[in-house]
This record gives sequence, structure tokens and C-alpha cells, in this order.
Amino acid sequence: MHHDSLHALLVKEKLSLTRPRRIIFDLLLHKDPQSMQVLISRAANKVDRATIYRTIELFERLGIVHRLNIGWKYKIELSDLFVGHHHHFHCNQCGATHTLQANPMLETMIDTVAAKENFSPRSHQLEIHGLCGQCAGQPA
Amino acid sequence: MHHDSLHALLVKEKLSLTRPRRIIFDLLLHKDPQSMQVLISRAANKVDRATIYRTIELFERLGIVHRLNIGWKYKIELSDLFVGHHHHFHCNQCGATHTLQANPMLETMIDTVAAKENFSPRSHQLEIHGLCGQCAGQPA
DNA sequence: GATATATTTGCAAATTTGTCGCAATTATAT
DNA sequence: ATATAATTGCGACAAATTTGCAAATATATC
Ligand SMILES: [Mn+2]
Ligand SMILES: [Mn+2]
Ligand SMILES: [Zn+2]
Ligand SMILES: [Zn+2]
Repeated sequence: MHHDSLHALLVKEKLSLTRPRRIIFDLLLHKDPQSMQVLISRAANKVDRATIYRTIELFERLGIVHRLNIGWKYKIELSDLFVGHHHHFHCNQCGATHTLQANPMLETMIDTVAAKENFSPRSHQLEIHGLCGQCAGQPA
Repeated sequence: MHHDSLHALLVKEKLSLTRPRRIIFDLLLHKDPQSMQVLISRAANKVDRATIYRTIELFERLGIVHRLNIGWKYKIELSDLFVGHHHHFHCNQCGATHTLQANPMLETMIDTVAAKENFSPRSHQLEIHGLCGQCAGQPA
């Protein structure tokens, strides 16, 4: 159960799995990356705005979520700990965001490139922009 | 001259290279990624806040700049059209941002991965997080 | 270079987004 | 069940971003 891992991560820091934290986590589970505004409106009457900001900040610090550069404002999604590692493809035409499964060869190369410069990589984010299959077919 | 390419990109869209646009472009040239706030304060008394937002939005639409996820807030930098294509490494410890020269092998693989899923990649962004050489040496 | 036309800017106000203090509530430990 | 520490909701704030519109500036034409 995902809630168990979440609970474990929190307990390790002497923090507790509260109702608001569970609600926010559930909003993120199995969903595409969401903007703060969407999260806030989806949690309306359940969790306060301030708590959502505080929780996302906490979750990010613990590596439970991370934020993405899609469009003008950022979006939040669960980290690799909860959904398999993946990258994103964003269509410039229709605005759709697709998931790209992680490719072992590519992952290795990314770490290698960083190591070559004497860095110790811990995580990374790759966003590809262009045209999706649909949009590439039709004229603009 | 970089201003010529900038001018060409604007003219193609029936837009003009105005004083504020040139000033903002120059602020970005040869500089590390900058936050909106820094851009606003650096352009103080020269370009209005609203104009900076409008210009960055325009530049982004035309592919002249793109935004980066570095830490909590995003930053703006010139796109590959004006500075060589590169990636970023961000140190979780000291907060420094380093440039990673583009690696031909890696670049090819990124495009291949996207193409395999029937996407037509036009650009991409890779951000690596971890510890820099300095910080990896010393204990936390 | 002067004039006409369309675009762009600055300004100030409005809206949206993100933060903070603190009393009341909720979670863990005993 | 009680004690203790962590967490939340609720304003009130503060910061960031957007907008309408009259004035200023750029391009096209004469
Ligand atoms: Mn990866
Ligand atoms: Mn690249
Ligand atoms: Zn598309
Ligand atoms: Zn460092």
C-alpha cells in the first residue's frame, strides 16, 4: 500500500501522517501533474490553502513530490518513489502532456555525463517539447 | 550580431525590435539564468515590470528564451538559438548551478527515445540535481 | 522627413499566488 | 485517558503577476 511508504517516510522524520496530508497525497496519486490552483480547488472545503502549500513544500523536501516546468506555472507530481521513474513530452500544439517511460540506456548515460564533470547525481528531470503524433499529422 | 537574429525572429511575426525588448534581451545575454525579480530589478527605471512579463512571455512563445526549474522558483535564460545547447547541474548542498556541455551521444538518444513513441521532438531540457565536487568532498 | 497606422509601453489598479502568526485541533506517547 | 508535541485553519499580509487604457514609439507610405 502506498500509504504505508508515505507513513514510513514521515515517521522517519518524527512527523505524522495526518488527514490533510493523506488527502493531498491521494489527489496526486494516479493523476497527471497538477498545478497548485487545481490542487487547491480540488481540495476545497477539505484542506486549507495554507496547509496545501505547507504540505507540498514538506513533500518536496522529503522527496515525495517534485515540481515540473510545463507551461507558464509549475505543476506537481509524485516522485519516482511512488510512480515509476519517467520523463515528459509536452506538445506545443495541443498542450497535451505525455509520459515517456524511462529508458535504462538513457538513464545510465545521464548519470555518466554528470559524473564525468565530477558531480554526484541524485535525481534528474527531462522534459521534451515538440509535436505529438496527432498534431504532427494535421497541418497547423 | 545577436541583435540581428533577434530582429529577424520578431519581424517574421510582424513584430518590432523595440528599446525595451532590446534591453531585456541584453540583460539575458551572457548571463546565468535569472529570476523574474532579478530581471525586474536590473531593468529598474528602464523597463516597466508589466513590460518585462509581457516580453518574457513573448520571447518564450517565439523560442527566444525558456524557463528553468532551479529550486523553488523558476529562472529565465536565452534558448539554444543564442547560447550553445547545454544542460544544468544543480547542487542540493550549496545551491550552485553549473552548466553541462551538450553531449552528442546523449542528445541523439533523447531524440530517439521521443521518436520511438511517435513524437517529433523540437527541444528539450535536462536538469540534474545532486552534489557538486566541492560538496561531495566535505561532510554535510 | 513628415504623416498615417498599427504596435507597444508605462502607469496604476486589480487579481492571484504564496506566506505568517497564533489559537484551536489532532496525532503520538505514556 | 491524559499529557505533550505536531499540525491545521483562519484571517491578515506580502509578493508576484495580470489587465485596461491613454500616451509613446515603431514601421510603412508619401
Ligand atoms: Mn531519467
Ligand atoms: Mn540536450
Ligand atoms: Zn499535440
Ligand atoms: Zn555544491
